[in-house]
Amino acid sequence: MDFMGAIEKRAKHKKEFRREILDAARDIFISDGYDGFSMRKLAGKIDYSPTTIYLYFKNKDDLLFAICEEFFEQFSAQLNNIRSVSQDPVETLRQGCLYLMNFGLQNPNQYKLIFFTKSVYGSREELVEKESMARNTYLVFKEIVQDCINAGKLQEIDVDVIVDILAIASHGVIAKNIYCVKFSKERSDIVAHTLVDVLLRGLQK
Amino acid sequence: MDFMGAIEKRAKHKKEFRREILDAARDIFISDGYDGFSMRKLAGKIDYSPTTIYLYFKNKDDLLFAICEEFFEQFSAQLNNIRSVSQDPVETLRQGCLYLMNFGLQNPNQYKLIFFTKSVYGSREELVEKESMARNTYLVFKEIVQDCINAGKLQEIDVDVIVDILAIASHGVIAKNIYCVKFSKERSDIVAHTLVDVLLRGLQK
DNA sequence: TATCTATTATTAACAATGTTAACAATAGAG
DNA sequence: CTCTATTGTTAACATTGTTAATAATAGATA
Repeated sequence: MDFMGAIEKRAKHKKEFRREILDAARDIFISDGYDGFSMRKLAGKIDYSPTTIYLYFKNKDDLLFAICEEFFEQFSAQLNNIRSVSQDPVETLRQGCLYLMNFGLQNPNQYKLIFFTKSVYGSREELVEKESMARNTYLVFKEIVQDCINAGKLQEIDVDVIVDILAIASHGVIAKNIYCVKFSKERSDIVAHTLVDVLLRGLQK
Repeated sequence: MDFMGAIEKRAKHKKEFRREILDAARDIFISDGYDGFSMRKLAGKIDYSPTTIYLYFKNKDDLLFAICEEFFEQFSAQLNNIRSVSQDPVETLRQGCLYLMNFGLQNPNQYKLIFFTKSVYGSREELVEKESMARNTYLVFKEIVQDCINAGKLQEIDVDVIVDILAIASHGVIAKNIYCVKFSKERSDIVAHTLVDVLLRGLQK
């Protein structure tokens, strides 16, 4: 691609092109993971030079952050949906945990990026401090736990500790699935369900 | 360092030098983590050229693998020790879980390398299939769980599922600590203890 | 209409990475 | 004394993320 080629590319509007880059980046990211992703590969896919991307995103992390935020949007919406539908708070919590796990199992690369890479969310102060869809999702989850406490269903443990425990456990299942090649989908499901059962059994009065 | 300089370095024996590289590598690794580690940095520290390292280790992963194995040696020994001392099997299991968590919290970089990086243990077929200290440690942990089952203390759940659940949960606590900057030592301890309590409460009959 | 400026693209380059190829020089075996 | 294996080295390659310098157009302004 030379300067003559660039002339034909001038028509696109900023927002549309940003969208296009994002979509291409997500495709690469989903199929090749964090390690397989590179700015040059992305540039090749959208048929632009690598530096062009820097006109639309500050750097690699900024781009990956945008991708993750879109996933959290989806996640947060679904979590809210679960909460509004269900009646029994403990059952809602169970559903929420299972959905969290399932979400991670379905989107390992994004989950990996979000939780197992400091560069994107970690380096940005702290997930909880910065306004983000990731933070929103966390807060919705916390509300679900608080509902259970308000209903007098759980042992008297600090709500934040309970949230951590449940998130951490879900976390672990997904990590196991990501990093253990031989951990099958069926196996993951069994372990996920059993783990949630054990946790809720241990948490309830 | 030129060829003349190399002459003075010829005296060292293979094994000793391998040891020396390993120690230097571990130092860098502990202080700078996986991302901060590089073959060139290591070469600079031991005052040899980068290529020399390749005479003693196949590649970067091979070197990091060796470091991790040494940590597991330590870990496995301590786990065996806990098992031989304690009488009550459930209490042994509790100690084992807490030790696992504590080990991870104390050695975040190694833990990260072992469990959150496919390149070292993951790419080597599978941790469970290959003979390694990591595998030994796993087996000791499994025996502790089996002791509890044999004593009739736990619900009737497959031993491998229980092992996974406990390992996964411990895993999660450590991951949280590694990737959340604001997750303090005190907080980690509270969550770790509460999590183990909840799990054992949920697992027992 | 002519010109100036901001935008959008490019190429070239830098520094860092893991790793390999080619080469040098010694130690020890025959 | 000579040959060979061992143990080093330098130079180079192909990546990576990112920045600097530059070109060319679109749109605003005179």
